Amino acid sequence: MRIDAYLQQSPVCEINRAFRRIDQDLTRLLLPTGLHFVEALVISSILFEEPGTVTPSLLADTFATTRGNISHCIASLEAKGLLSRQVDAEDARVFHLRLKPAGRKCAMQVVRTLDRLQRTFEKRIAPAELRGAIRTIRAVEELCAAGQSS
Amino acid sequence: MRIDAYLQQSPVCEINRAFRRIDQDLTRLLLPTGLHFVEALVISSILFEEPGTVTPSLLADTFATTRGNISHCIASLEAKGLLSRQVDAEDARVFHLRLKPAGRKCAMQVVRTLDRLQRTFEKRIAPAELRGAIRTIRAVEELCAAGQSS
DNA sequence: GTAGATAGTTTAGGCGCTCAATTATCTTGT
DNA sequence: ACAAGATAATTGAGCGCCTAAACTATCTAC
Repeated sequence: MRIDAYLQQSPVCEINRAFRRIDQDLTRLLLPTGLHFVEALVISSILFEEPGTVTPSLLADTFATTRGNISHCIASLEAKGLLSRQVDAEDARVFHLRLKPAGRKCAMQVVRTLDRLQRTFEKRIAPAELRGAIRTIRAVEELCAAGQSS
Repeated sequence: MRIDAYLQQSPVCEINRAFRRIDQDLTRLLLPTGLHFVEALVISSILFEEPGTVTPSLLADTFATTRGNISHCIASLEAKGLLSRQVDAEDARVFHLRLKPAGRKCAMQVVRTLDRLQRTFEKRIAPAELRGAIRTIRAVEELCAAGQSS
């Protein structure tokens, strides 16, 4: 059997391969913003939130990663002068993240880039089809996670 | 806007997040085989091919990666005693990869693991739906790649 | 007030990737 | 026939994101 045939019969292989390529392409697409992919997600998330409501823990939950990773990411964004920390008035363990002007500008560039990409999707792929595919992939994700316990 | 809402409206974010989680789950699922994910793909690909027809370049093309990565991967598999190299009779630059007995056993374990996972998919997701989703994700992949040039 | 939970940081290490330099071999043009 | 270029594979440095665990600081509850 050809390797290609083997790949096509195995959904996880196909999905993994597609995602690795998408990841690489997104990284290249975001190069002009000077941000890595996760940094871009973080900073544009803050842009969309009510100012002063975003905490590292919230970001870690949202992006299904650890506080450790988010901590590195925030440190990098802070070193670039894109955001600032602000200690919570009620709980001194908690930080709120705020975009600096440069950070807001950068986040808007990220959003524009992602929106432009999404518009090219919409030209070629019916929105319902894309939503359905994402829903299916989410189901796959859940089944993979469930497969851990068995 | 809530971060969750922002994520749900952005397909690339959703896809990326799902991919990362699937990747982590697969890595854990393959832990008993003693192989990393790409190693598992490589070794099970060789299992499905006609013996003595698989070259590093073919693998690199199939998995959309570079010969460099495949080279590291093969070196690791060889160090584990799972496969052997055989110089091509007609072109001394080319190696053919052959599974050793331990490698065949290991590859079969990988295939069984992936098949078991796939069977849980089939129980919950209609095959046509899964195929359709993968086709859509491939379209997304191609649009991302095309977006590089513009 | 002490014990435990929680928010966040830090460190060590791993995988898969890119990119570039290198060696060996084949192929092509003159 | 021989030099020049293409190709197969290896190697090494470095990066992004990840895990896992140890750590500090703060809050909460008995």
